[in-house]
Amino acid sequence: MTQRKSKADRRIELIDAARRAMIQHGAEGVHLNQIAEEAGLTSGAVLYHYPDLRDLLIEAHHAGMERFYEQRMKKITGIADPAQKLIVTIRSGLPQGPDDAGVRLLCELGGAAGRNRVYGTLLTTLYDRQVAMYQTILEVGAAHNAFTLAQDSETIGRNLVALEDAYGYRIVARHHSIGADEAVELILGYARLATGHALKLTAAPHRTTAARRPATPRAQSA
Amino acid sequence: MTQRKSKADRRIELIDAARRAMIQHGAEGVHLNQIAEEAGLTSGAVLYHYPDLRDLLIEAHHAGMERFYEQRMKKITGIADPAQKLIVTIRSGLPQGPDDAGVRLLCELGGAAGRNRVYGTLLTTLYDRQVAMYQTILEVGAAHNAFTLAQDSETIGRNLVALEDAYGYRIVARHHSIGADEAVELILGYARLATGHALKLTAAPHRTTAARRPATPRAQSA
DNA sequence: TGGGTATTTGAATCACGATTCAACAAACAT
DNA sequence: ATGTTTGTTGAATCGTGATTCAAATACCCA
Repeated sequence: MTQRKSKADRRIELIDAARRAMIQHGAEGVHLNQIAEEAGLTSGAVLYHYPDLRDLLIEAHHAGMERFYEQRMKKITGIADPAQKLIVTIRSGLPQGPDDAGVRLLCELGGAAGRNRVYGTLLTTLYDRQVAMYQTILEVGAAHNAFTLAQDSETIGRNLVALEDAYGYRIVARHHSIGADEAVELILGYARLATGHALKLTAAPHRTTAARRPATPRAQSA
Repeated sequence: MTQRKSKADRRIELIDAARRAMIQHGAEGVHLNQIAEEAGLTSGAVLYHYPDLRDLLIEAHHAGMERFYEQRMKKITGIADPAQKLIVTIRSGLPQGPDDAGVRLLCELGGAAGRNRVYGTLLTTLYDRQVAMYQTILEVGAAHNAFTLAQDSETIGRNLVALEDAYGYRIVARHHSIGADEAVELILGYARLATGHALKLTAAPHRTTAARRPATPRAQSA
């Protein structure tokens, strides 16, 4: 038998398993057995911890968002220069590639958010938090005279997050000429106009091209 | 018995029924019976025309995109002034409200595009077409000295479509303070910087607020 | 008008995932 | 050690939607 775990530990594992399963099979198309398998358990055990599967899915989405947001924050804390901070923040909001787990999960949610209020709220909340994050960077930069904002920080923040989101979708959909690097450059194009700062890239980009490996062949569903 | 239709006619009806059903139940969560009911037929009849349901779904998505694109084109053809044309184009890319059918369907597709190559290609193609549409408007405007482009037209076009897409998601997810009007203003904020044109709104906006009716209560799925 | 054909129905069947639950076993307490 | 608690299994059952197909019927045409 699989090693027993405390209720709390197992629930955390299940949340993560659900997250992985949803990325593979879709936020709504995912099956109980797929989550169980991902967790190395049987379906009965999953039900023991989450009698209503929807609760698990919501928690998994919530956890995915927290993780996404925390990872971004971790990457930018400690950067003093506002311009560098802005550049790194933009990059951190984009997927590494078409298979980036964090962004994939968020994209899954987009469609469901139109039908399900809980998901809509979840996604909206994340959006607002990211806007606030950008606003802080922008205003600090303006206060330090690094940036000369051409619009109010809310407008710029909203547009920056919007651009990130949209290019995330493009990258996940494997656009042939827009990869993470290209998206960064496109978003920076706007950021330069909005901040009046040259926002020069210094560090080497994480990836160099949009072209990608042929990817692991995997059964398609719908 | 339901009135008989020619194969071609019935297929067109089914494509539209599938489109409606997907908007209600999700691009992937939709069931054969729901499509049949929407078409006023039984499941057997649907299978008679589309032995593989996936073919129908793909055609429905394709049709939805064509319709979306054609509607946009119809709205802007005949507008001579580049600035007005740009403004109307931006508005036409946004949903009327959270229940806008065309955009809802596109949003449904976003998540699936990460898992399904066909859907990814479909969505990518639409994106590129829209970018090209904007590029034309921008370049004509620049040729007429109406616009002074701050970036190359491809960058501006890509960013404009990206912004539209992203605000479409926000509106569909019922963001409390971003409705179609607010989204237009946000996107115009960027467009003004990029074109050097004031892009003043003349016609009354279609809707006046982001606040919406409480909406028809409907059973939630996932 | 009547025969032929294409479309649709509806019931039967199949397939698969969710749900239940008694039995079992790992950890824990004493 | 032994008993108790708690997490897990696995088989049985249930429910739902997909699939099949013979029968019924609407439409077409000679």
